[in-house]
Amino acid sequence: MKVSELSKSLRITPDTVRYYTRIALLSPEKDSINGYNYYSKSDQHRLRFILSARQLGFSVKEIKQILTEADKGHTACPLVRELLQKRLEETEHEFQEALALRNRMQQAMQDWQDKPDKAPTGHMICHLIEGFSEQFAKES
Amino acid sequence: MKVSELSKSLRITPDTVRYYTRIALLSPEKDSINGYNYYSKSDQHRLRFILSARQLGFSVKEIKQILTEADKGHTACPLVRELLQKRLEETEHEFQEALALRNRMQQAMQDWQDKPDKAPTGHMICHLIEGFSEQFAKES
DNA sequence: GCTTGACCTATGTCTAAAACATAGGTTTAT
DNA sequence: ATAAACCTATGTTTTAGACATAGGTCAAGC
Repeated sequence: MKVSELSKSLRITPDTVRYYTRIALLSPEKDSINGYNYYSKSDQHRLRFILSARQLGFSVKEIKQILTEADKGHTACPLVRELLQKRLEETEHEFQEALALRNRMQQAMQDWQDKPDKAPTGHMICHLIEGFSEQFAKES
Repeated sequence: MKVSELSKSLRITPDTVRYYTRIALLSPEKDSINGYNYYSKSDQHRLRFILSARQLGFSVKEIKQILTEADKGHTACPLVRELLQKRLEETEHEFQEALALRNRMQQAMQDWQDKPDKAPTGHMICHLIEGFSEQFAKES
């Protein structure tokens, strides 16, 4: 299977397949005549695995670790559990940040509805932002 | 005020101040003898503005636009409103993604509690990930 | 047989927002 | 005088690809 076929079959771009190939997550057979990469069923399965792991928040580097372990014939499960736990903590944190940011933004949107536009002065660049941030500082 | 003083006063790293200086968001006076950068009260105020805008999710590039507008003496408010609206939509999207990812991860954590570790086989790299992703595909 | 379009390759660059490293100059205190 | 603590500019690193470049290849139609 050539790169486009493979990428179409999993709904990703050829660039992604090439990227994974470049960093040796995939090792297609290389035609010695024309240099084309041919991906086997097994490569396809491996790529599907990579995409599943990405969906669970694993970084490409972590996936590389996991695949390296599995390639040695060892179980990757303990590593996978450990990585997921660590990742989940980080994701929880990022999620909380995203939530807080969204709330700040929404509140700013509302607060600004009744406020006029103003030209900058020596001690004010944009009163919307500066006003919001003052008020926000008081609240928190 | 030298870089360390300024950075300490706003609880950021000197590197951040240097970065903003490098990209010309800040324009301290430069001592022609020793090359040191001296930041005025006005620079401090400007930096505080930058940090407030960052808190509201604006990118450094957007902040540059805003400051450029204000530096010309024009009101930056319409631009700020427009940028916030656009950003909020993006942030809302990212928030939803973060939420969904967190939920997927949490569910995986739970599902895996009762599952054993397994060695890889020809058609299975890590049954935890592959099992979860199969199940997930059915659900959605 | 030749051209054209659609494919393929490898390689390098770009993105964000700093953090970190490097090599060197300066200031301050002892 | 020297050492600690500062300062400078510049380049590199991080992520996960996307995009660009320059070039080779393959299939179809003429």
